[in-house]
Amino acid sequence: MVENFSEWFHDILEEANITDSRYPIKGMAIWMPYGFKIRKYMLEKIKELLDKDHEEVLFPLLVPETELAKEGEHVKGFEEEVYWVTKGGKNDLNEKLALRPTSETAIYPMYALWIRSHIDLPIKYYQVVNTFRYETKHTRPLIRVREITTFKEAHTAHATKEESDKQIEDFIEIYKEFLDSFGIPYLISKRPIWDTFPGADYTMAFDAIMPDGKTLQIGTIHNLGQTFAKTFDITFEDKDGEHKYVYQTCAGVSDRVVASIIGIHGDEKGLRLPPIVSPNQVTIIPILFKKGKEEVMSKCEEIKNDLENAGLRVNIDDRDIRPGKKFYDWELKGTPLKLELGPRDLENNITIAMRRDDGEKVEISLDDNLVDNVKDLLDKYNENLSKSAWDFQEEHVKFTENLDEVADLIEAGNVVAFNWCGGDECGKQIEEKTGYDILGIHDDAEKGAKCIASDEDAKYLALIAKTY
RNA sequence: GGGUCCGUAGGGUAGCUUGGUCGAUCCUUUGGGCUUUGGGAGCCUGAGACUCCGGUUCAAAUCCGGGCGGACCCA
Repeated sequence: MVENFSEWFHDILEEANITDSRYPIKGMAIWMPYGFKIRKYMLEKIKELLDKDHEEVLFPLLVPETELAKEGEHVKGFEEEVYWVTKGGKNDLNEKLALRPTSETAIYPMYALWIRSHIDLPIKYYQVVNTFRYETKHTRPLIRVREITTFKEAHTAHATKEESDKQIEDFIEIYKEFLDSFGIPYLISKRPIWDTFPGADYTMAFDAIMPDGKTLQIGTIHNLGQTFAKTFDITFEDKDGEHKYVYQTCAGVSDRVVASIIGIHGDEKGLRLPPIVSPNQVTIIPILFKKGKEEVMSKCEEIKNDLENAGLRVNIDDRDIRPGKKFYDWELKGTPLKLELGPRDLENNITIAMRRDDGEKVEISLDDNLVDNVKDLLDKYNENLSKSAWDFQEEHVKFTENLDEVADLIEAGNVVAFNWCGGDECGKQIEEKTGYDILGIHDDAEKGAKCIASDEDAKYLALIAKTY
């Protein structure tokens, strides 16, 4: 494990050409080419999953103050961190315009116009946009930013409560598949009432445990009930001719998914990227001497073509530097598989493959099975990456029945599971006493279990942790 | 929300306490050349910095105030 995660994370972002945080505005950074590619492949995956029954749209960045202010709870949740546009050139605007902190209040007035009949439902739109939040706590690249550059937000409206509840389940399945594709482990919980999305009935969240033991919220799903429907007057005429309010949900993931991929899989040598998001899945490193240069290079090209024809992303590092330097570079950048090819290998008709996860070198014959062998190694690499990440999570969720033990367990880098009665007052007290945040309800409690803090019977198995 | 600390080439640093010797140290990075190439090579020769604004002073990287940026702690 990485010793000082915070420092490691900060350094790797720049060393591996992910982001540059030196842009002179706090909490805003540049996506550099290598990081941008990782982000692109991450987005392709979520879009692929959503496009099965959602449609992508794009709303304007600016939200009029009157709309943003309509939903009381919602405004309260965001008013401290909204950026405002107040001028057009030298003139004051007659209405302040907010840079969206999230898009409910931009989208729902339009839903009110679009939805007339039950035939229009359900409506399932999503967009990928940047959102702005004036974070007052210290910012951290990709994790706590003032411009969330990659915010995938889905917004659905349904005729019945049952349908909207089903939609929550669907989102959970989609996010599971999404995160599974990167081998990112997650803890799913229902957020406590005081940590519910402003305006929502309840919030389901995906948290990942980072190497330092802090949890990172990487996905949220909100059941909005009819709150926003009533505020924005989103009604439809049902089969029976009655006008009814819709039931709504929304769900988001962001840049933080990239942060979790980097943080969770990385090691002291650098990144270890899941093949699905790795800009290069195979990197070929030619070992060149003056003699036999052309032969080696042309064989490398040939291998590259074969692998590319099989759908893999491949690069050849033909820089005029020593091979050792290239090995270190690509280990830093987390390319899953390196293929080393020199004159000696050419004679033996082999290439030496090295996996980024365990560093093991194996000889692969340069025959017709090359492509299959490479794919096989990538699959094994992918499985191992995922498995060790899930093992890490399992080892770092500790159950206790002793409230006094909670803080120590968390300090030692764990997330703590505990039995809880579910009472608000009780929950607040647990947070106060331990100094940490209840993530939420993870599961039902076992029969006969007692709440860790009150005398009540426990209803739930809940999670508490140090959070980002 | 309250507090502590920090800001010197692209990155990491020395110098700051006690202002002058700074024409600013070292490592890394980087341009050119030679030589090398199976795990970060070597040599030669170049390039590159005192966060910004104001103040004190004969003199500011160094002292003072503020802005911007960053790290951490507490609630």
